[in-house]
Amino acid sequence: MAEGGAPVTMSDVARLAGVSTATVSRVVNGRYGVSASTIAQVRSAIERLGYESSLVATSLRRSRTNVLGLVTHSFQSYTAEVLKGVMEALSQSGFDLIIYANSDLYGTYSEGWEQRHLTRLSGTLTDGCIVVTPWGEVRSSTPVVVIDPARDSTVPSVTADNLTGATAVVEHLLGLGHRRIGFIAGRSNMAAAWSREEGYRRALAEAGVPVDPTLIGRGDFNPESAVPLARALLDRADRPTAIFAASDGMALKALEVAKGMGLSVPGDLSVVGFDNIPESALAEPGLTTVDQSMYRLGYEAARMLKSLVSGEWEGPTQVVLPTRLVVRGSTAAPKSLLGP
Amino acid sequence: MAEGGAPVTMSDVARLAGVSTATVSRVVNGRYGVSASTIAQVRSAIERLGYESSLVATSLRRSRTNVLGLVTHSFQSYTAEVLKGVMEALSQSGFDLIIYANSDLYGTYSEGWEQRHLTRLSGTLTDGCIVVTPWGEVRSSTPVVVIDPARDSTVPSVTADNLTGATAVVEHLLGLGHRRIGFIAGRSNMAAAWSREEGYRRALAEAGVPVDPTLIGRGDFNPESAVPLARALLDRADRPTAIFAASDGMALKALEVAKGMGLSVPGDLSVVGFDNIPESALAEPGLTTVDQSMYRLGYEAARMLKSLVSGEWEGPTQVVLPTRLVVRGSTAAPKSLLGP
DNA sequence: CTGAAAGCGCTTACAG
DNA sequence: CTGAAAGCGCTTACAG
Repeated sequence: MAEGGAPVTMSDVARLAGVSTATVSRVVNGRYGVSASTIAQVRSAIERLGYESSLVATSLRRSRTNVLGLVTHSFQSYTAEVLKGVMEALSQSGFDLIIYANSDLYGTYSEGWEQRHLTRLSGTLTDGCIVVTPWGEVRSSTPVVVIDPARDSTVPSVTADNLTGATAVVEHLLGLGHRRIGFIAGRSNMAAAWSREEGYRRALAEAGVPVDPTLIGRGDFNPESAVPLARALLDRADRPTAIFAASDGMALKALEVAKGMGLSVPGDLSVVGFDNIPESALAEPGLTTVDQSMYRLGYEAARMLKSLVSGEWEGPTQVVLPTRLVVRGSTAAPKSLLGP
Repeated sequence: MAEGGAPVTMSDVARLAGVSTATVSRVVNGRYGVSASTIAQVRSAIERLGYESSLVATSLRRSRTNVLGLVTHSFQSYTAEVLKGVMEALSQSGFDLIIYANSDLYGTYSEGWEQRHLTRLSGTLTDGCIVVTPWGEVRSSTPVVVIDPARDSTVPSVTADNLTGATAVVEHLLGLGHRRIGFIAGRSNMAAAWSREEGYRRALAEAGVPVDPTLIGRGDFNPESAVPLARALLDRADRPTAIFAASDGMALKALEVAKGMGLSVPGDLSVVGFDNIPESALAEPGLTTVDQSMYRLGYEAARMLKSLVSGEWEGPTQVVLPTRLVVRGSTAAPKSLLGP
């Protein structure tokens, strides 16, 4: 029962039913103009052979497939949350979803990857695609919605209000009394990374705290990239009293590094992330972060794509969703304030 | 830059380069026997037009695609964890992954769904497929590995040691002093559901505690299905002092129901789940459960499928992975034992 | 109501 | 070294 030789094709059905493939196709697709008795014959042949039309052949021939695509380069918690939102939005919509994940580049960033796969899918398989955190601008012959676009991207997109979120983080830290706040930046070609850094800078500037460029580390959103950066910041004699990382993944690594160096969090160091992935709540101490509801990013992106494909989208195609500061145990007033 | 009209095809490239599509195909696929100058011409045409071969057309023509498929009916935490494992196993393997999710049935169970989509993919798109928690037995013309197979399934599969896990749960509860333990079962056609119930029965039997059939509710793994069942169990005058649900999703709902009825957990009622999804650790109180490492299920399934497709798998094709009891705050000795 | 034929975008023998 | 032709599994005008 496991392996069944060659797949059953429409020709097999046609032969068994004694009709042409054109007729089988008509029956399969419920077209008018087939006699009741022929329908019955074809149906029984289909049943007998366990025939299902090939997704590939069908989509090559048809213009509309009712399949939407999602292209991603990795599959971490972030993507998982996004997907839940996407599926919820597509529920009962008549659109199925195909997710294409490139295993060769798993977890690493490779320029142009998303464009390549987007094109390979858009040709005929999908009616439209969602692209998650692409490296650069994307183009396609079918509608696309980008989640977390590149800087200066002009395609339809959904993104969180990163500027406000990052500002809130720094204000929170300033409010606790921190003045030397390290920052671990994300991949700079992403709009999200830029906005988070900009929020950091603006909040400091508005509080009259000068920005110390040596307190800024250049990460790339890959958690591992934060390790040497955090270590460098914490090795300094004048180490910061707080570190704000542009993603939870990086913040969690910074937290690990701090612990490894014998620093207590939040006693010796406050740590803040961005994203609010599930792991943040589980960390010890819980990670203060900014919730950007990846679920909603996915939900809204899918909703927009659905309308775009159907040609009925109204309103702006660059959506910005609100963010929310989530204070947990990883932030507190710096020790120096508490006296010797 | 967003919408680019019709997709660029191989003919477009051929025309621009002044060669036949056969030659373009040779260049694209790095076949021998093309002159250096022709290669250069074709490459430049490809570059100029931004050509990418169509996944669909290529896979229709070729027998081997180097794409593996994964078919799932929903996209909850369970699936997300499985996927992380799958991607890790496929990393650097040369196989890409296509996930097919049917949005119309999202979250609900529909018989035969997985078979239909498995067949539609296997025709030509994928070299093999992983099917997650299918409703029944599956068959395919290409290799398949099932995660959490149906009862009596004979196809290659990966599943957790549900029997041992469930036994450990009940022994844990018995050890705390519980004697009236309610059980909320899963979808009975799944081997996992059957084993978990069997573990419940055996552990009770071995401890000499008679199984009370009225203490067993028939759920289907869908969290919502647990709500009326938990309510019924807790509404009784002789309500159980503990409830063991066959999945975390259902256990979490039971926990909610108990709280809603004014019962304290674990004071008035102990609750145990199965799976150890991330949400279990976040519940208040933390949910005692059985860890079945969905990540490893995915990892092992992908590893097996990879070998199966390459024709180099050795050893058994029905893999059972160990489980581990995780005790958290939702279980304690029943009040009655503590005296009035 | 039904079938023969063309064609979706590719790849692969087969000639030359 | 290169191209014309057949064909992967379907669908869709076009005839009849």
